[in-house]
Amino acid sequence: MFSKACEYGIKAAIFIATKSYEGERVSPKEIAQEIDSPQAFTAKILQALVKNDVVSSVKGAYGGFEIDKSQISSIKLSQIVNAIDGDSIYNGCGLGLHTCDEAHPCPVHDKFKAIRNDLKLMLENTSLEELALNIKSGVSFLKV
Amino acid sequence: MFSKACEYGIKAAIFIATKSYEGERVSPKEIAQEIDSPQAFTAKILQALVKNDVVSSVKGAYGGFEIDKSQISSIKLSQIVNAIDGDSIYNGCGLGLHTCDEAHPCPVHDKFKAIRNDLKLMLENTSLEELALNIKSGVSFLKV
DNA sequence: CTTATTTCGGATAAATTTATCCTATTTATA
DNA sequence: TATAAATAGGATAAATTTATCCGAAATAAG
Repeated sequence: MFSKACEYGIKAAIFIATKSYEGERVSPKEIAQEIDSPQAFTAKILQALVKNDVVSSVKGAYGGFEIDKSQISSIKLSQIVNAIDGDSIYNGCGLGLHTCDEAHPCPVHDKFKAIRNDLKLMLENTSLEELALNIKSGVSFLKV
Repeated sequence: MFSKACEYGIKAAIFIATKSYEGERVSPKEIAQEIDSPQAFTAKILQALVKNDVVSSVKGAYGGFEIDKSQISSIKLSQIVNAIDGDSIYNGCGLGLHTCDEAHPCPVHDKFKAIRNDLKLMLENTSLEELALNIKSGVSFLKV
């Protein structure tokens, strides 16, 4: 469904959010441990999230990654996915046709339309806040 | 969503079905032309479909690939996807956790559950027949 | 039986994704 | 200002997916 990079990116953003609630910045090392991902690769993905204004970074001593507490509720899953995988998951053709629309549909166009729209709505309506709060309360998990 | 191999496999199966209705066998070359795919790679994917009893092949002169006319209606999209990509699309965890279930859910487990189940049902309820008939009638397209 | 045709299957190559390593740059603090 | 700590980013490597090539095996027809 998502690329490995995107999976890591989503989990990293959630973890950073949980720590940001407590006013703490985190390092790629700590993130990688908490989400069970390769550290250097995760650091690369964090750069993409920084460029796309999902997380912010502070260089130098006592630096690290954080998310403005007041923004956690307005960041949507779709922003994270878009920053890493683009919008092909819900905008591209299910069978890879270059043009696939009502006028020139691929064989599964109609069948996929509803599912992909549901996926899109879900990503756009799911906030980083609810995902982070569920981690903090122990309702869901970032690894194993 | 699907791998390239799976996209080619689905389109190939549909094209073979349309030709099988007319009692014609087709070659990898013709298939690749009709679905706009690399020929040798498509041939490899056809082998997987043969092994999984989605299509049957006849070696030697006047051979080619075909699908028993009487079976086209009972072949489901899920069989084709399963033969090539396995069941990870709707059975694996959306964030790549090794174990992800009600007792130990990933952060998006509940959000994904409905969507992935819809996808599963759609694949299991869509027959090769309806896809092939839509191609034959010009309602949908295999390339461009 | 020979030949032409066709799928099968192994070896290999190219492209992309995933992952690692190392240096440069930035910054807080002593 | 010097130092230590941290992200940024380029170069490279490993793994996987995508794609190509070629000979072997099978088969219909002459």
